[in-house]
Order: sequence, then structure tokens, then C-alpha cells
Amino acid sequence: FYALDMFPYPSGAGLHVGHPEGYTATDIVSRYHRAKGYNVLHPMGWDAFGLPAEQHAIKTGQHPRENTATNVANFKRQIKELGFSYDWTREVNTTDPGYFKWSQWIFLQLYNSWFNPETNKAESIDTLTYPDDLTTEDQKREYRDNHRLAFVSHAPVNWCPALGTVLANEEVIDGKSEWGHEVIRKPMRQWMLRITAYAQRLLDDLQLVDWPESLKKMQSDWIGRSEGAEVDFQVDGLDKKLRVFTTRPDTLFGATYMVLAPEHPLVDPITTDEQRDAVKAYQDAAAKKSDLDRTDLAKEKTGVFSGGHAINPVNGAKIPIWIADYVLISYGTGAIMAVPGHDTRDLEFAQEFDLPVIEVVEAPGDEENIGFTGNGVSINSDFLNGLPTPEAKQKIAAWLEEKGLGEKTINYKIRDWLFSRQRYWGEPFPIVWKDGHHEALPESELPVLPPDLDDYKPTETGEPPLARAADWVNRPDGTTRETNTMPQWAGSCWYYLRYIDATNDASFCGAEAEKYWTGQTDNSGPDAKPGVDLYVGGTEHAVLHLLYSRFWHKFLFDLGQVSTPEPFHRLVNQGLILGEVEYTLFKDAEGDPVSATELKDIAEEATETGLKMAGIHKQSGEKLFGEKITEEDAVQDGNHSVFAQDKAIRLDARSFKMSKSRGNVVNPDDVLAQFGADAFRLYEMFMGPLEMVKPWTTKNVAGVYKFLGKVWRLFIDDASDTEFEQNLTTDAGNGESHLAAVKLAAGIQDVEPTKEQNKALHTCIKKVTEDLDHMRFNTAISAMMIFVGEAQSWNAKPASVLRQFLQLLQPFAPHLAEELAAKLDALSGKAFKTLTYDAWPAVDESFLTEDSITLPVQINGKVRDRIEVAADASDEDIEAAALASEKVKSQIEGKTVRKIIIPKRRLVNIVAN
RNA sequence: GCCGGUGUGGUGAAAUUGGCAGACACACGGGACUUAAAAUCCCGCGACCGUAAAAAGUCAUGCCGGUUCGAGCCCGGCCACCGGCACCA
Repeated sequence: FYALDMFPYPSGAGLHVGHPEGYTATDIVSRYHRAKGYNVLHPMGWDAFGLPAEQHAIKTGQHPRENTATNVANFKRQIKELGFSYDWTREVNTTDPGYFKWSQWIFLQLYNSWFNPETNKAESIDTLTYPDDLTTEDQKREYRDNHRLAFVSHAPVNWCPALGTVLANEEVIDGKSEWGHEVIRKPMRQWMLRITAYAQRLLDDLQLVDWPESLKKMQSDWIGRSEGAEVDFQVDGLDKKLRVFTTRPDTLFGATYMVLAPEHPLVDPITTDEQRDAVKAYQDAAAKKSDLDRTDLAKEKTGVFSGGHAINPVNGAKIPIWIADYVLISYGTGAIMAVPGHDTRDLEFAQEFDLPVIEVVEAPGDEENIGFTGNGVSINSDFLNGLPTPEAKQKIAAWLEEKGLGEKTINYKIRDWLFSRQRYWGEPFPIVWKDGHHEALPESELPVLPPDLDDYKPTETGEPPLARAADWVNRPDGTTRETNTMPQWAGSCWYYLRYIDATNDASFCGAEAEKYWTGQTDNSGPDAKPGVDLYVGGTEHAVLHLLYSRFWHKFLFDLGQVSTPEPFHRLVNQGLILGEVEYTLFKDAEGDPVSATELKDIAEEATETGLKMAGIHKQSGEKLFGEKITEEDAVQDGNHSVFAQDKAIRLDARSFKMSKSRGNVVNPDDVLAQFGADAFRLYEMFMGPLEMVKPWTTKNVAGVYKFLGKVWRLFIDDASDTEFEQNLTTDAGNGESHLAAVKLAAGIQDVEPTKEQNKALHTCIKKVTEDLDHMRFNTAISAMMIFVGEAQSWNAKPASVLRQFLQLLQPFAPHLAEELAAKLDALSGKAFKTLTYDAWPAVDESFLTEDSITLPVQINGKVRDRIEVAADASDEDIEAAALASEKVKSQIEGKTVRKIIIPKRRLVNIVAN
């Protein structure tokens, strides 16, 4: 059983409370599976290349390796303190040469492969066949280089001047970098990975995995498959064809103009002399716009007429060709046929520039035809008239193909992956340049180590920092090294495979080990699945790491290097932990706190009375006068009792994402110091379902801490406990030996459990086991709380029952559970057997059956009474018992009983009127 | 704008297949123990109505409607919040 966590970037700030949430979940699942007899792979490592370490290096001049090592040590300390059962012999660090040697090796495989569309698989570049008209070696080389899965591109890329590096599309958010710096488009020589070749497989294979639907959706949206047709329009007066992509070929009769992206190669030839200056100016302006500007101006359509015209192939109509930046060069063919009648953007543009609009689809119902973009029936479209949209699409596509005017095509939004960065702290490429051509270094030269530098700053020219190391760049054989480095994702793309065989220096991951842990083998457990069995992490990687990893994995699968098509079988997203709930105290204009009822009145009258207010009342939408207060203040404000008891104020109790600027970050070290690791683990699991977003409440940590105290007192003799605490206070350093002196409670004996005791235990075993199978940790904990509450009242406590309970507790609170188990075993005179490798208790259903059961009796769906019947009572017996109830009798008096329903003997419902 | 998720007491939340709404906790109130406090243990705790106290009753899972003997859960229509995508033709 392979239980995997998303490995952290070891930042200088240390662990935040979000990290241990997922880690605790996988640790519990790992411990549970060990107890069930599985061999469990549960590793941890460090995604340690990255920008913060590099910026620290720029500031201090210290090598990023040093700062990274410090941060890793701190993370490791914090993680170890939490008692996670990681196999540290498999620890990986993406910045170790022994690790990134294999990142570079995988890159070499990509470089030396191409994607064969016939087989739909990656193959060695040696199997590539060349078109007959390529005769010279140079031509063949160019053809070959253009087919590699790792290739060089000169296309415009996302350049971030502030960071001094380029970024992948997935890393640009709203036209800005993750850190909020502006990103502009700029043509540069870059390494790309051909992820687009895998678009369809990445989409299809989402069916193979057990992932949250929302996350699959995000990936499929990102891949962005759309079916449509490409259509050729003849350019009027020129021997050129203008090819467009459309998902609505059925609206071809409604195309009243065309639009080219400003970067489109046909812009120049079709522009007339009168329009040339205007077009040139528009192109220049568009080139200067950053992506942010382009999205900011999304509401206002801009464009310029080229002067040229095209011929609509279906009706010979001469339509004008415009240039506008709402058409993107990077999607489809970089040109569109505009159908303003049935496309929102085209309509806006047509209205802005007074272009004709034709209706060609009849909208269903009483909807307006113009502006209707859904499926309807074709009109004003000659041979398509009367056809519903899907059929019209089929017919026009067949017509276009027959006439050689176009064909059905599929387009994807996903772009090739920009894989180079102008940074120091990343894997150097195993590539050298010679006479303007790139060449792969042989495997024997791996790992390629980065040179030491005095200055890690990015250069203004966009040259990577590695270019400063002239000795390193210029090799004795006359070749020069590639000076870009790989992005942080390179290391995280395949780390889960390295854990499997972490110390192998002959292979990135041995085939045997890979099959054992992720493939199906004879000794796979009953619920083993191909790939990592369980992967837990946040949603922030939905389209970055998780897409890149799947791509690399599929590539390695094609090469026969891994045995499964998908890397992660089951994926669970932990929900974000927010900061403590914040309350707002509302005051009136005089500064007096207002009560909830007053609050409502004030909200209603706000505009008329002209009160000065701040904040928004959620329901009324009215503005309110407010100031931030703590929950304690709220409760103490008894006179106005606004906060503790009233709904209205709850609307204004909110929690926010933890952030330094808001000052609501919870440091795990502080929580551990106060409550210990077990309480911390337990709290993170008790706060709610793993997948849900939930606020942190330190008071509730005290709650589970109290529960652990109850468990302790259940086992431990009072007098020795008091002594233990006193000794700890006066002589804390000897905790271990004081602990050894603590005695078990006298009530704990090697005796046979009573029926009630067995029932309590097995109810708990059943609930905890079922909940763990479904990762419902919060309710498993409440089941254990119920057991402990009951066990507290027992005079004689059977050691066997308590030991089984400890086995249930162990995955959640291993420190306490193991300590108490050791004491129990000593009582029984047995050698201590660690809970970690002891068997999970089995449920004995016979203890759960009852002699009699209590059923609620409803009259017309409302519970009126409860009856007790024998466990094996028939429906007739139950019915009779229900009708015999005094309360039932008085309720149905004067009414006719229409029907009595006894579903699965869980309740009785009497229908009477 | 489109897509997804969520909405239940003062708070975090339970309710596993349509079958007793609020498990388990936090907070709060009361009590026991204590010189006192902390800790611990016990009791109460959705709202309304009612009562000396109870009992009984009514309402209640964002809002409006539907299906059903029965709806937090299913269906239709809305609202709010959170997240994702967003000129992708």
C-alpha cells in the first residue's frame, strides 16, 4: 500500500498548520494498513529547488544550497516531532545531484523521443522516418529537432521582468506571476516539452483514476478539447487562402466579416495601402500590451479594418477582413469567421464597428434569435435550412470535405510546456550547443552540476545567471553549455517514483520495485490499485504538478519504464485551514454597541438617518458601523448579548485565509509546545471532514487534549499520576524515568469482559474501522470518545478490551497509545509488542446484536412514542405493539388508520386521518 | 459571464441507501470536590409556547414550490458565500 503526501517546498517560514493536515491523514491511513497486514510505503522528501532560496542567495551572496539545507533541517525537525511514520531511508531531495541526475536523464529521454501519431505513443527518435523531399543532413536535422518531445522554440513567451525569468502558462495568473509581478509577452529562445501530443490521452485517462470530480474537471477544462471544423476562405484578389477554426460550421451563412489576430502572417499581404499605417499602428500597440492589459480591456473591443476581403465559400459573399486582438494567435488558426448573429464577442465587435448582422439560427421558445448561441434550427442557410444544429454541423462538414474547402478538426486549449527558466537554482540542461545546433550530452556525463557563482542575480538581458560562469559554459571541445535551467516542476514530476527505489544509482527506479509498489503483482493486497494507492494534497496543484506528472508518467509508460498508465490512482484534496473566526462589533453613531434587533433596524434606516457606518450586513446588504473584536469580548458583552446568542451577528463572524499581513497564522510549534503532537494530530482530524475548508479554533485543540487526558486517567493510577506531574514540574529533564514509575490503575485486570463491555468495544471497533476505510477521521474520533466515556464508569476494566481500544487509537495518537500499551503488557507479564505492527482488532458482530430493539412510532410522519420489541419480532408483532401504545391511541382517536409502514424494522409510521 | 462546491444550534460539526434532525466536541449556565482557584466529575443547553416545576404542543436543516406514508438528503425555480476558468472562436 503506497500512501503519498505532496512533498513540501522547505520555505524559511517552516511548517504551517495546513501541511500536517494531509500528512496526519496519510499517516493514520498508513498505520491502519500496517495493522491490517499490508506492507506500507510512506515516504517524505523535499521539493527544494525554487525561487525563494535563490532570492535569499541574491540578497546574502550565500549559496542557495546552504539556506536550503537549513530549511530542510527545520522542516524535518517539525515533521518528526509530529510522529509521522515516514521511512526516512527513502527521503529524497530534488536538489541532490544523485536525484537530479535522473531528472536530467528523463529530460534526455524526452529529447531523444518523438510522438508517433500512428501508434499514439512516444518512440525513440531513431524510428522517425523522413519525408522524401528532405535530402541534406541539415534538412533532416531540422525535421528531427522539430519532432523531439523536448524542443527549442522562438515563439513569444511569458517573460517576467521583475523575476528575470520566463514562466509557463500554468504559472501565469491574471497576467501576473504568483508573486504579483507583471508578465509580458516576448519572443525568446526556449526549451519546450510537447505535452500537447498527450492532450487526448491526458483527457481520456481521467476515467481511470479515482479523483474528485471537480479536479478532473479543472484538468479537462485546462486541456480544453473542442470539436469543430477548419474552413478555407479565398482572399479576394490574392492567391491566398485564409483558414479559420470554428465550432459552429453550421453558422457559416451568417459569417459577415473575418478577424485575424494582429500577429497573423497574412495580415501583411492582405492589408491595402490606404489601411497600412492604421494596421501597423494597431499591431504595434497590441505587441506592447501585456496579457494583463489585454484581459483588462476585455469589455471594450478594439480593431482595425485591413482593407482586404475574403469570399465566403458557401455563398460567394465578399466579406471584410478585420484585425483585432480579441482573436488570439495561439489558438486554432489565429483567424476566425465572425458570426455576430450567434456569438457574443462577434456581436459586440460588430456593434462597435457597425458591421452587418445576419440571423442563421432560430432560437427555441420565445428567445431572441440575434445573440442566441445555443443549439436551434438553421435558417437563412440554403441547404441547411430546417436542420437542428447538430445535424446542420454534420451536413456542412460533409459538404466542406467533399468540396475540399475544409475538414472536421479537434482543437485543444493546452499549449506546449515552456520548460526553461533563467535561474540559477534549478537543474542545468544536459545539452550543449555547437555551430548553432543543440546536442545531448551522453548519459555518462550526468549529473550536470551547476557551477558556483559569486552573483546569483538575473541579468538584464535575459541571459541566465549560469552564463556568468564562462569556464563552465565554454567546454574544451569547443561546445558551449545550455545556460537555462529546468523549472521547479521537473523534480516534482517524478519524485513518487524515486521513493520506490531511492538509493538506486543505476536507474531512476528499478523495474522490480516499481512493479511491487505501483503495479499489480501476485502479492498485491485486495484493494491495491495500479499506481500510488492514495495521494493527499491541496488543490493548488490541480493543473500544474498533477498535469505535468501525468504527462511524464505516460511518457515513461510509453518507453516501458513504468508499468501503469496513470501515476496516482486515488487522490484526495485536503481542504484549506483558515484562520480563527473574526467577529465584528457593531456600534451606532454615538458609539454604543447595538443589539441584534437594533442592528436590523439600523440597517434598514441606514440611508435615511445618515449614520456613519462601515462593513456590510450580509443579508440586508446595508452598510454598518463596525470594529474588529475577539470572541472573548463578544461573549463578555453580556448587556447587549449581541454575539453569543443571536443569529444576526453570526452573519458577521468570518474567517479568512491565514496570512502574515492579517496576522492570523498559527504556528504548529506553538501548538505542539502547549498540547503535544497527539493532541495536534487529533485536533486536525477532529475539526471536520478532510476535504472541507474549515477555520482553526485553538480552544477546540484544548477539547481533544482533554480527551487524551481522559484516556490517560482511564489507564493510570491517580496517586502515581499526581506524583508524575509533580516530578515533571520539578525535574522535567527526567521525563522518561518518571514516566516509567507511573502505575496502571487498580481497576485494570486480566478478567473476562462483560457483555456490555464487549458491546462498547465492538461498537467502537466497527465504527472506527468503517470510518477509516472512508477516511472519515472526525467521526472515528467521536466513536472513541464515546467508548472512553463509557469505559470510565467501569469498576473492573478488562486489560484485553483496553488493549484493543489502544490499537484503534494508535493511528491517531501513537505516542500515548504506545506508552499505555507498554504498561498494559507489563501488567500481563508479556513482552511489549508495539501497536505499530500488531494486528487490527476484528469486529465480532455477535456482541452487537440485541435482545430487544427500540423503535420510534410516527403518526403521519411525526414521532409520538417509542416502543420496545423483541429483536426478532415480526412486522405483525411490531404493528400490534405500536397500536397498543397509549400515546398512539390518543393520537389516532377519531381517525381512520389508512396504512402502517414498517420499513426495514427501523420505525413505524401510522398514516391516519 | 460559465463551471464546480458549500449553506444544519451561540461555534466546529453528525445524520453511511429517502426513515428518530443536531451524535461527538467547543462555548455557556448550574452543581459536587476545594480555604480558594485550577484540574476533574455530574447535570442542563435549537427556537417558540406553556408550567410553580414538568408534561403536552408548535416551528425549525439558506428561500419558494413539488414528489412521497415520510425530505437536511430526490426534482424544479431562486438567493448567498467560497473556489476555479474566463475574448479559446
